[in-house]
Amino acid sequence: MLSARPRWRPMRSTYMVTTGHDIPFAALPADERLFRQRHSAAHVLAEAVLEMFPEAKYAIGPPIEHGFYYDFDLPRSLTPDDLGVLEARMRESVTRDLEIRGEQIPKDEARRLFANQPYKLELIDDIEDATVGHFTHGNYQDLCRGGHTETTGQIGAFKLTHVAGAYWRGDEKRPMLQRIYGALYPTQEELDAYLLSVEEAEKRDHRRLGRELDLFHIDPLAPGAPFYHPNGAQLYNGLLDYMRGLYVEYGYTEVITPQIFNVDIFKTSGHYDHFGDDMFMFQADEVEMGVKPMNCPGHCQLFRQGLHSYRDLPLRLAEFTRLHRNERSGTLHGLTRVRSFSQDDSHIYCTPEQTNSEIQRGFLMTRRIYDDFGLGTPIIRLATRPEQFVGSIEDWTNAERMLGDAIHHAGYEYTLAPGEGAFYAPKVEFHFRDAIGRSWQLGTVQVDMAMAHRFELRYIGEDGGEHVPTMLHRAILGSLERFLGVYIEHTGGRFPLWLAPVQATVIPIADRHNAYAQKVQARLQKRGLRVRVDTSNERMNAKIRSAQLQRVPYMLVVGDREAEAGAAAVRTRNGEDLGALSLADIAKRLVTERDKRVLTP
RNA sequence: GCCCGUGUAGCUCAGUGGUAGAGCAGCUGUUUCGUAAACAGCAGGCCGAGGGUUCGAAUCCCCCCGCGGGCUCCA
Repeated sequence: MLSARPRWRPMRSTYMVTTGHDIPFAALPADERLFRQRHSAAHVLAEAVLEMFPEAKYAIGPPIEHGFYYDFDLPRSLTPDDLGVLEARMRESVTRDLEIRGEQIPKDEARRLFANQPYKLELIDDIEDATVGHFTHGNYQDLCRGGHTETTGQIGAFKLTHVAGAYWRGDEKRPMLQRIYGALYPTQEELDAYLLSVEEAEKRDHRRLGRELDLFHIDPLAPGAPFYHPNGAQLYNGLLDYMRGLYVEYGYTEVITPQIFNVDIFKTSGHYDHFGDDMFMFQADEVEMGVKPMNCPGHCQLFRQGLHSYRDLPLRLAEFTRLHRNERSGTLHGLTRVRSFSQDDSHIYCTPEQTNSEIQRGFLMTRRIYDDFGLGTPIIRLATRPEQFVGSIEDWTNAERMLGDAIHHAGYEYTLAPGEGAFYAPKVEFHFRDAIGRSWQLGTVQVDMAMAHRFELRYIGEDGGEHVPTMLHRAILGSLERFLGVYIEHTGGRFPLWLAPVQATVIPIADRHNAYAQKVQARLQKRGLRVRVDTSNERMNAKIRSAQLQRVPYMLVVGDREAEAGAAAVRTRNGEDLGALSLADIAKRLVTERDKRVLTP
């Protein structure tokens, strides 16, 4: 249920791409102009690279979100210095303002023109039309579908950002090429704003905040498996407490199943065949054992115990125990891509008649959770039957329709993700857009027609006969690790009070106020609030700064006046000064804010 | 896993063949202060691990390990 980080998405042209310039560049809509600028910039980059390495082989170079890239097969590795040289060369082409011309040519002619370019030849072979697009500017030529600016002078403001490896056609069995990425916007101001936003994003990187706020670390001795420090464990347990509260309300029941199984169970579930490469497996007493990568097999095995009446359904089993997947080392990334994690996982066993309302319930719960965390409206995708699937097409179509209807019934729109379902079930994916505009997948709901059959699950129906239950898989936060990582970045570490590891810091002005500060702390701790006292030998200003940097929601400053009055001067981390309030009022304010799960002080 | 980059004090980083450095954090002392950084002193390192070249290696080479950027986009 984990999904990768958002990638550099390709841009799509909304226009019929043409080799000519029927519509003047300036008359095109803004998004089409940007598409063409980025596309042409890729050509200008390739021109510069071919000039630097006449023997270079060039592959593909599309426009993407924020810019463009181009892939090359080069005689040596590129260095960051090369980027500066290439960029300067590109600017020459811009200054020369060369006309970009395109035409359709027969494939044979294209094969002749690109005789020394194996990647282009392969592309030509794969094109079904009789002719292919051929674009030129100056001495540069490229095989290209089109969608370009009229001249190289129109490509806008750009900057080459980095070099990365990329397999030819994304296939790890094929050659590794060098990909050069560039950022491009119509104006220098927009480019600068984008580059600045990248810097801003780095400041809220959860790996950085994880260290600064002392939340967690990932040790070289356990790659991909977080150590939660006290502050991080507080957050993690805060999520569990929250979900357990909802489970009471929504009729779930929590179970705990083993971490390690005889692999027979994964052969039954299909994970051994479909997921085995991602699992940790080992021998114990000559038996092959596997560490669970998901909870579904265990829950099915649990369901097999005893007989179930239709009266017991729906049975909503929830579990938070840890899961392990042997992700490839190169894909690990902070908390968002890990090998050891847990989910707010649940499997719901119900009758076919109950399926729709159970899906609805999942939507309601999702909505509630998104509201409580301030995640906005869920963005929904429906992922349908992949090429490799189990079960009947009829079941699949049914399940897909059921999910689509449920989404509409819940009042949401969705986009289709054809072929992206799991091998056993179509899935609804819940995404959210964070504070700086990035989209992340969190939870999913899946209607599974296969697993119950594989485990031969049965319940006794009203008719006295045996029936196979429908099985729903659902997680809303998804992986707790991933959720924490995303939420840290979304909030920039400014957690709502109910989640904040430290909810208030008491700041004595001079050390003669320490004793009173501790009284304030004790008073609030009695109300279940997490309060610290800063007794360090620092000036008040330094203590405030320190609490601010830790994103503590409330600072309670106490000096002579407050000690005298039985009060504290309240400052929020937003910099608001609420003046002196009585301890009773402060306790009331914080407890209310906690219980109502207010997002910000 | 693969390509490229990178690893020096808890953190951020200087140091490119000749005696390991700075700021912040830490510790100790002085100061007792009214809403985002008081002052002084002290301590802190197998320069990621292993091997090699060299009179001499943080620095050059090899090999591991970790970390970072990428690797489903189809001209």
